[in-house]
Amino acid sequence: MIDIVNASDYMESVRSIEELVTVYRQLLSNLSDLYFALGRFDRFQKREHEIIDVNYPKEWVSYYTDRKYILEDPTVSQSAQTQTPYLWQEFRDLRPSQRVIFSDLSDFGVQDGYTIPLHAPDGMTFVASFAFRRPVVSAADRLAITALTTQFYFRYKRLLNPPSSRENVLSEREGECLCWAARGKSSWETGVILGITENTVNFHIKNALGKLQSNNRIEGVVRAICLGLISP
Amino acid sequence: MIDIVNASDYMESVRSIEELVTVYRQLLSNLSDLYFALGRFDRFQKREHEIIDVNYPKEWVSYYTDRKYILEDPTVSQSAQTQTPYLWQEFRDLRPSQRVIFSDLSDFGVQDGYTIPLHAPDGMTFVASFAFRRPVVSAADRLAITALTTQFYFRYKRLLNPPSSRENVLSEREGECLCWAARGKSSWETGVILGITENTVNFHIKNALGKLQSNNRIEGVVRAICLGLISP
DNA sequence: CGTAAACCTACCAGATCTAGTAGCTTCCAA
DNA sequence: TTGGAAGCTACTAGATCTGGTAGGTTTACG
Repeated sequence: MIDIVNASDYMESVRSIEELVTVYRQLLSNLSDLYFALGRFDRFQKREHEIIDVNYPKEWVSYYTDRKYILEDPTVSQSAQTQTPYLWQEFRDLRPSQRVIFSDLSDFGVQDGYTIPLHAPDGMTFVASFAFRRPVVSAADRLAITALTTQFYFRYKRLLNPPSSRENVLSEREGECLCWAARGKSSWETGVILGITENTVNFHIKNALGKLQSNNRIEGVVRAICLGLISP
Repeated sequence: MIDIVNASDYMESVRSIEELVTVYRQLLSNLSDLYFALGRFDRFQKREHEIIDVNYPKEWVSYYTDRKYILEDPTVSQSAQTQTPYLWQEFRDLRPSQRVIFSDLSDFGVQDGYTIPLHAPDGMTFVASFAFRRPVVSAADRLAITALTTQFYFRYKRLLNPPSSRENVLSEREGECLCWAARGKSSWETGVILGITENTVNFHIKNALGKLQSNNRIEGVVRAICLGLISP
């Protein structure tokens, strides 16, 4: 069993992502018969996804890669939409091409799995998947993994985007106006919210669009979100 | 001290939000000298925010409400942008109107606080704030609270939106039109790309906006991206 | 002190989007 | 086979946004 509070404390103290991953891997090694895979997706970034750490057997990883299973894997596609952890046995209406993945996995001894998707407001989705080579997974193990993994996520996110590092290309007003636009407000509504005229809101948004090299506010809002300048 | 795994298991078993809140409140009562407030913000909903549970003294709650502190409270405004838990002592550059809240709080014995913001991809932000009436908060307590609260959040979210409820499926054309809009194309340009008239593009986008419950295409695009229905 | 840069405020004409309406096709179940 | 639901195509009037112009304030610097 893992002492979650101690483990979390240990993870809090690390200074780099590499170190964090090492600590996490070591903590999980206390649980037997467990494969894990940590990855992330950045909806608004050029580089669409990144694998953070995996302890699946090499054969499975290359098998998975060769067959391009990532394109069909329901733990990947589901995680974009699912907002809470789920067991793989909860999957319904899988396509045949998706069932194949699980039947292949069972050849590697995997009997069930658990996935934790975590969504950041800047468009990053963090996905942690756990495959169990045992018939029954105790609630205790599942909950320990969840606690450990959310703690990992919080630390990972802080290391990735230090709270201070944020060069504001946009001026305060520009950011505000764009932010309200992203939330569906018209210029007139934003004007009321900010206590300025509709015309002035239009002026600020126009300047923001110039800085973001965007042709209209839709593109500008999407780009500003990409760059982490505003969150919707 | 709280046994997190047992506590989480206990929370998993509840059948309603009321029950969940009761259990959570009871679990937290093991920690002394602690005030908490749980709330949520729904960026894309009509009803913009809801208080889930609070155990602050009645006097403070009415004081806070009367003075409309929620409009200035940095634990509220910060949580929209911060993606990981933070201690109140980390606040920098507070406005005088915000400092007042903390100095008022200290009259109630509060010495430091801790806030956990959790963001769901559907626009909900869940905020849990904890105010401590003691000078030093142990890392153990903080981490236990974090583990407990994320577990609460997962259960809360599942009870709120059962996994099955999802009919936000855009038709093929709707998805295409919205996607080109997200890339900065006007209706006319999209029409040329798809080989249909500008009018038809407008029609599809209008229907997509209806399905996404959005007032204009900016909000619709942001929302569709957040829901993983399109990618820019 | 003067002045330039970076903001913020405001207005307007022409382009674009929103919301309502309508005909046509496909598909499925009564 | 008939009726209805869902989707695609298209049009129009009124609301909103885009891009140009202009003056005022603050800050930093020679």
